[in-house]
Amino acid sequence: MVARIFATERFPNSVFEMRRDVFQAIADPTRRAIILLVATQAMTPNALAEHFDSSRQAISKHLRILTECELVKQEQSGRKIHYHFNAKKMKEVADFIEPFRQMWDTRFNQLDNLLSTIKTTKK
Amino acid sequence: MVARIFATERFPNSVFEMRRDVFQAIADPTRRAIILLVATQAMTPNALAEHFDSSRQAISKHLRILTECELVKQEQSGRKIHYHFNAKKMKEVADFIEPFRQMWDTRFNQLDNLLSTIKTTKK
DNA sequence: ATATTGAGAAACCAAATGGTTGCACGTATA
DNA sequence: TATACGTGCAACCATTTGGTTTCTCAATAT
Repeated sequence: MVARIFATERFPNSVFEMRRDVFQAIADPTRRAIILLVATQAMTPNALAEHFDSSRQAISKHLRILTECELVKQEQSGRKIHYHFNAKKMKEVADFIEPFRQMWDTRFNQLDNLLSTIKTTKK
Repeated sequence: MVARIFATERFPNSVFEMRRDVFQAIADPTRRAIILLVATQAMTPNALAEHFDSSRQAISKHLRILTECELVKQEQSGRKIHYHFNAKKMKEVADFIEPFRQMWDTRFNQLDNLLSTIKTTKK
């Protein structure tokens, strides 16, 4: 549905490369696990698949999605493809979350406590 | 499928309240918009629905998902229900992202530049 | 030169998703 | 008391998702 925006009747799919959303990409637990693995060390699809129950092709599909939203980049060497993590793209998620940080951050809670203590003392 | 873990044959759905995943919840752009609205000010479903094209019931379903994963909390007053944001749950996402922060943070890139400058100078 | 290997593409499938409309029900209001 | 309002739920539907199996193809190994 997000992809629909980029597709037209003449180019239903292939040309306007379906751009994925980072949020949609990290929604899947397998993909998050892949990200964690790849962030530590660039890996091939085969190597990655060994860490999961599902087939290599299934992992390949996850990698496609991660590549489309640029959370991961390919580096070809011979017939092998090493996937490595692209941290910059993760910043998009961080940017969304950042405004909420102060709402849960303990430092702010401590500030609240401090303020109420002052209040009480003054009273 | 994540929910499947919590469901059994005897209790296919209702009893084992389908616990949603925060990541899955923020995957949808409408839900992210709802979060942003609700974070500023607690709102009722009707009030929220005015900000979107889709029906009130559709928004209600989104609110159900957000409630199930505790990103949002209900506060009933008469026949109205005010939904307000629960920042703590968002921390789960922040915790996932945090390890990657240093990889995109410009301060670290600057450090990299500095280090390579030193290297060059020494040479 | 031939066999094997790494990897993506295609076709298919069951389940999940996001939307709709219609309905039920408790709470406010005339 | 009767009516309008605010909300959630159920049933339905089209599309998307995540998985599988089979196939192709280029790169390596024998």
